Amino acid sequence: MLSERVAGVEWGPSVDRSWLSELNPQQREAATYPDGPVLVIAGAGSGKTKTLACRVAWLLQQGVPADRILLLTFTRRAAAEMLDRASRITGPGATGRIWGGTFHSIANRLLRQYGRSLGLAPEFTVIDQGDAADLMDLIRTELGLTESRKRFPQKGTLAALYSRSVNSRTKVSEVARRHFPWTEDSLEGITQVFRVYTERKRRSLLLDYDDLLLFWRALAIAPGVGDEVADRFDHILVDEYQDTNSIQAEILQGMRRTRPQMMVVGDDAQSIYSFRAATVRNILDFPQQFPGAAVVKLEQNYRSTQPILDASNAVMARATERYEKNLFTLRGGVSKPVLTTCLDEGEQCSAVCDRILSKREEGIALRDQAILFRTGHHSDQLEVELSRRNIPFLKFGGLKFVEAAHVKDMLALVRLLDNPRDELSWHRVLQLLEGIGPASARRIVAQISGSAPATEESEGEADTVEVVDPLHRFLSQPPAVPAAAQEDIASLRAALTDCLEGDPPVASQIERIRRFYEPIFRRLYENPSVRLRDLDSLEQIASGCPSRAQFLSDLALDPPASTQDLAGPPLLDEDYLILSTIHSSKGSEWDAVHLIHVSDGNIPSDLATGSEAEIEEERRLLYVAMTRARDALYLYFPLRYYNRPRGRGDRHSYAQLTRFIPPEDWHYYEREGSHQSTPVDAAGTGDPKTDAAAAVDALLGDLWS
DNA sequence: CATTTATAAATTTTT
DNA sequence: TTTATAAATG
Repeated sequence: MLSERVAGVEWGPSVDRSWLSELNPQQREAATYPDGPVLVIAGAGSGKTKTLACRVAWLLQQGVPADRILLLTFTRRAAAEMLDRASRITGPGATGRIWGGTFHSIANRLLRQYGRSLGLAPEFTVIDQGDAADLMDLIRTELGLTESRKRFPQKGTLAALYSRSVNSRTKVSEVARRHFPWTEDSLEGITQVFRVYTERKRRSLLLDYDDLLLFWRALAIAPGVGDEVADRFDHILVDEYQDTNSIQAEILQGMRRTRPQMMVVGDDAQSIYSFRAATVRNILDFPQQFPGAAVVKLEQNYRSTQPILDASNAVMARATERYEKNLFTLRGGVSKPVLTTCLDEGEQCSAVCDRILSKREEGIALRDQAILFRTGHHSDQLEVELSRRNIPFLKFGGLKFVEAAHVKDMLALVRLLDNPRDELSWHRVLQLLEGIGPASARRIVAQISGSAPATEESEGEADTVEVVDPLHRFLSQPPAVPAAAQEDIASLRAALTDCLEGDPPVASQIERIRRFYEPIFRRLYENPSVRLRDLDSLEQIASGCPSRAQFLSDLALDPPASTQDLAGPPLLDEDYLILSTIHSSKGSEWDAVHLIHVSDGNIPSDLATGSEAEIEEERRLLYVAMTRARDALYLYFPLRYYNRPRGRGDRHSYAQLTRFIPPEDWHYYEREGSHQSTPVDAAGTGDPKTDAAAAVDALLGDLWS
């Protein structure tokens, strides 16, 4: 008899299940769990991706139709990787119709299809947090809040406050008090801005990231259509559950109100997104929120050597609150992680580069090594050094190309064609024209969007106030503009007309828009050559998109994650090093990991030491970084920081090793570098004067830090 | 009055 | 390198 019972499931003789034997018992239990709901607690390196990929393959082999499986991940890249692994088991093509992506991108997809039943027009435009901030800024000036004598919070702060309040479903005043205390004086103005902001979004057919979740939640709990949407999926799988927020948990509850088939996977020790209102409670409360839920724990680490795991576990052992878990590995290994003390950042740069090159000599390719850091700019100086030494690299996290002003300009132009009611884009585009600033832009927008007295009573159509769309009004009734702007506005109108007539392909619309934009671009920016490449990339991306709407949604929801910032010529098959923020490194692993700036003030970040909870999150961040390493882990720590950024000034301050690695834990590491004993008082730089000064300054620093 | 130009200041992590 | 505010210009 060839068929056999595996975790309660009958297997036919024709199905190849050899791949299942590669899983350990817990992984197999998770991958073949009959229905759900089930929570998988997956420690770092415990084969979480493999398990999820196997579950997908298993479901397909069970006969679940691909388009009835929903796989929610943290990034689109993660979804693609998982589906790729699944298709290696099931054969190519089988995973193609699976719904895979982030909560936000799936929301976008569902709302285009079902949004109408919620009163949401399907041609809405998705705006990112930067756009949201810009819109709030616009409203802030309109309301005259900039002229008040008290300083009003910056637009970025406003957007962060708003988003956190929405996602945690907490009152603005409460969020302000706890996380943005300096804004408390302006609360009245802030709530006013938020009120107008929501009105304006609706009127302009804009959805921000938070709206995508809120509307999906509304869709999932709606009486009629909610059933239809929930019934679309036989199985729902969620990765990185520790980094979801309460709205996302409610979405899942709505989506699973009649069916139990759901699996969520996460690790509370790797929760690092509470600034986005993610909450560990989702994991802890899962059994209550989804009655009858089973819990499976994956505790065997397949990634790291024992010494690396020991050091990482020591960091987490000092956490105030954690979910008990016994992570173990069968991988031996004798080399401890190395903790290198450097005199200053320059020495850190050369230490890292030297080590990377010597690892490469040992046979560890650049692509199997990574440099990780807390914030995007921590790698600035290192990037210069890498380029100087001709070490090619690819950087993840930090500034993205969609955030560059010239890219935003181009996108605003495209958006107008797609959604003429998008006031934010109108403002941006109009101010590109010579002689038009905020005031003229506002006047023109009012005129063409119909809120001006120009709106005749709209006869029959009682409930549609805007009969004529602003774009056509802009083209048919040219608004009065200052003399200086005449020429620019004429060329803008010509460009827009060309893009509308005959509905040409997306790429040629972009090309036409670029032809309009380039002269303005050259006038606006000093060194156009570097930025010009970005415009090329935009055209490149557009050429692969079937529609304008898709082009815009893709860029808003899944912006290119890395800078094209290769030190050498960007050859695809070339060996290159990975540079990444710790946040962006989530889910990845490398043979050798180099973690830089492991000092107090960087980890934990000075900006995150406000509350106990924030410090604990920084601790988990360090843990996540350390557990990315398979065979070798290097921590670097510069003693001295120059106060004046890249100035030649001598003023500097002294840092201490991160508080998460106290002296009692130093035995987990191999110590090396300029200072052999303690980071602050040792000799050995060959310059007694410097050392003495270092010791004195550090002593003083202790008194008031 | 609106816009442009000049000057000074600030800068987490991301869908 | 971007962004807020102040002074100068059209």
